Amino acid sequence: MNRRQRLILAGRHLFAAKGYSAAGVREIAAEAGVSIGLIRTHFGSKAGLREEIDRQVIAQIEDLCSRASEHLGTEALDLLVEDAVEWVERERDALLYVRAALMEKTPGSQALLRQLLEIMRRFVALNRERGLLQDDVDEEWAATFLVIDFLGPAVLEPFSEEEFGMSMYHREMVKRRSAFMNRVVTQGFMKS
Amino acid sequence: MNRRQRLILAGRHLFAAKGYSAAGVREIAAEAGVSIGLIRTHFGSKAGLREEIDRQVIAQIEDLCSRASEHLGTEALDLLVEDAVEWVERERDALLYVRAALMEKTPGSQALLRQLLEIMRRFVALNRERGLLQDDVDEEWAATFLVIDFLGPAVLEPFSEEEFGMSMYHREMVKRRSAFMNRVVTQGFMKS
DNA sequence: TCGTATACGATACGATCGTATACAGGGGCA
DNA sequence: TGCCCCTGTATACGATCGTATCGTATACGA
Repeated sequence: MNRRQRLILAGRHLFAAKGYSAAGVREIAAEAGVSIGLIRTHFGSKAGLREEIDRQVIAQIEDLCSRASEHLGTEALDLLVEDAVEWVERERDALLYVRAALMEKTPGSQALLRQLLEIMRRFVALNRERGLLQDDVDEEWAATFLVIDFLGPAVLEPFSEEEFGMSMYHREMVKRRSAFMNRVVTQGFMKS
Repeated sequence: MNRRQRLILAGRHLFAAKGYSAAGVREIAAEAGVSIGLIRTHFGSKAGLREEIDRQVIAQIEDLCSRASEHLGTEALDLLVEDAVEWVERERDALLYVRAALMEKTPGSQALLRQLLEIMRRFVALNRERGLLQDDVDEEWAATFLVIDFLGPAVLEPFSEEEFGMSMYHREMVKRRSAFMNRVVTQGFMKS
């Protein structure tokens, strides 16, 4: 892997772990195994590095989004969910970067959130078209709900080990959680 | 208000708005209208100031929690929700501070999250005792779900104006949201 | 009224921040 | 071979960070 990409991955990791302000350029360069000057050479500045990271992460999510749109059959929904779960497992750093990026309002983080909303709006619309949506559902809030639900575990992840005894993305955790969420979206958990 | 408390409020506001690392002690002192030295005098250090803010915010949430426990009648649930909504409206800065605090793992932020979980566990247990819970509900995940749902709007708040045209805590937004959430917890929004 | 502790402000200090500059190797092309 | 751009490193620079120090004002008990 070339040094430019090494810098991007190191930056993504450190921004995700400590936040943009707390992660220094020297630390990033050290983790990437290159010298500080390269950040300026390739990205102009620390902010430029963040913008490039934003671009790559947004591209990943866009990819996730467009792949689901390609399959316009009955299996589109399952594919979308499957893709998303697989992506979270494979690119945990990217997800944790999204978490960190949303902590401060930048053009990049706004775009990230918009992408997520777009995916979820599409998901809700697909469900409606397939007749899987209940009547009179506030679709905009349904999409927002799904975004919150997608980001929630990432937000809690750093505390998960101490609070629940395991990672939010541990297999058992994912299983319990998806069982609960399946129940919630189809029938809720409280009597009316 | 004495200068010590002014520093606490200014710190809470700036930590919430820009994050702990990005908010400087000079900036905090300026917003409080005092000199930098006072932070050291009263709290020892910037980290000490954060700890004091954590203590105060945790105390607020504890207060919220214990007030609900006092009313052990049928109206306990409504009172808890009412109190929480009123608190969010009155102390928006505190809520946004919780949001920011959860971005980095410190003893204070861990305690904050634990408090929130405790409130929600109690809420779920109260519902069960009153027979309002459906059968075979995973109560631990229900509480976690409620925490995520409580924090979600705070996480999205900085982007809300641009994405939805108004604040997450605008009256109309709150109304639509609580209508949707009521529906979700009692019957979901998708057919099974 | 005096002594002392506390509250507070101004400023200095060392470290670290992000950025700028100077320079070294290494292919591609005339 | 000579020139040049590109990638890369090492180091210097100015700003700003959190913290420490010192001087002064104010309040309070003897």
